[in-house]
Amino acid sequence: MTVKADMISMSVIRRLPRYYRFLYDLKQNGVTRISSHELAKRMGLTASQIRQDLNCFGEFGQQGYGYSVDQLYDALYHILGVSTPSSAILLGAGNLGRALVNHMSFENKGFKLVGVFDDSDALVGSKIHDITVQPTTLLEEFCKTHSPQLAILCIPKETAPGLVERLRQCGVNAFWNFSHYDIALRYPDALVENVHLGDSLMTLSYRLNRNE
Amino acid sequence: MTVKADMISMSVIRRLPRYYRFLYDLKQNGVTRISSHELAKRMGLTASQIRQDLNCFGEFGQQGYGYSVDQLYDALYHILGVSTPSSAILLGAGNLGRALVNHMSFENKGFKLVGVFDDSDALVGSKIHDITVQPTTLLEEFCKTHSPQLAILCIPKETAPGLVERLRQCGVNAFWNFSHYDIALRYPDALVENVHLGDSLMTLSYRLNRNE
DNA sequence: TAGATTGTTAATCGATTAACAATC
DNA sequence: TAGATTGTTAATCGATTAACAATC
Repeated sequence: MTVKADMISMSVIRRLPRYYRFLYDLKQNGVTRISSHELAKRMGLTASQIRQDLNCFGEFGQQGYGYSVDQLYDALYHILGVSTPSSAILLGAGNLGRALVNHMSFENKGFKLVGVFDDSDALVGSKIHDITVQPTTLLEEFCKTHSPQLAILCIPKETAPGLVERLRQCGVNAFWNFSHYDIALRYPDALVENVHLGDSLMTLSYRLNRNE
Repeated sequence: MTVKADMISMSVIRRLPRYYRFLYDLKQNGVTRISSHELAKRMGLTASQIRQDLNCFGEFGQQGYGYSVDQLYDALYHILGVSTPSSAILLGAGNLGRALVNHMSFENKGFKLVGVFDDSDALVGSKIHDITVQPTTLLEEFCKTHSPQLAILCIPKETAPGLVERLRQCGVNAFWNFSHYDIALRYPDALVENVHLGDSLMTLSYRLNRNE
């Protein structure tokens, strides 16, 4: 893959997985080529935006023809890093943590889950998706051996600051953060993706109330 | 609360729950007044943005003093609709659906969960958070009685189109959508909040690979 | 070839930041 | 009162859309 610009805006990056999903569906439906105009219609975007977005990463289309679905899908597969999985660990194996692991395929998203940590006696020793839950005391030891690149944080806000500091010491720099602890404020260089489910739900509450 | 503009941009709306959380923390810590400058420092925003955002909804500050934490928190409590809960139903009581219900407080986010639906024999009849799981065949009957305002979709993509159409027929217009079915494309007037956990994770895969 | 569609530059639109008079 | 900080207008920045020459 050819990358043209060094700095791609988050607005563009956030659209990539959706392109990837739509192209997968097109492939499944036997569509082999598609124009930016047709893809735009199907995705509810403008053709301009699609061409601008894709051209951040290379020239995938052909004048007069459009884009090869297979080729574009494959390009995104590499761009999104699905072809080179990073290792991830889960911190906190409560309801949410377990649901995440059971619910989705990490492999298809560029990650491999290699460890699960929790301090609850009820959970330590149990298996989640073939991985045995370990006590958090073993975190440093585990990281020395496995060097995980991502930490998935499904822990309470209070536990987070101490744990994130330990993870940083272990060389973990990327966080999929479901807690309300604001990692980016304390570690500006960390790669952080916050998932604030409560905030997301509240925007619906706002809009429901505002609409009436 | 005084609303100045009719149309508030989603950029602003998405910041409101975070303001609400930070103000809650300030309250807990006994802080009674705060300037836009100080709040900006704590949240990693600019003071300008905070004042612009808040002024979409009214004039909550006082020149020379700043904002009363209590008063501003209370304003957001009303603006976000926490004071007037809407009723919600959960469709799909699998791993993710159950985790959501057990993990978070709907009441604190402006909703009350009134029904849970699933078609799995193993789940129908079981209780989730004091609510008995019903088969989806009872959806229409239930909606006639309870008129839920929000549907939480924790169902596979394939099941979604039929179910969303039925929900619309039942008068449900707001969706907290964890499925990959694109509701907004088919129903442009619906209130939709998508939570695409896989997409969110993939942005981290992209950034991890790009960073090296 | 002619029609279609790209890649890319220019124009527009919207969101963020800066500046400052008003005022507590 | 003087200092601080707001609400708001103006300036800037970034993202989206439109336009079009290049070309398959």
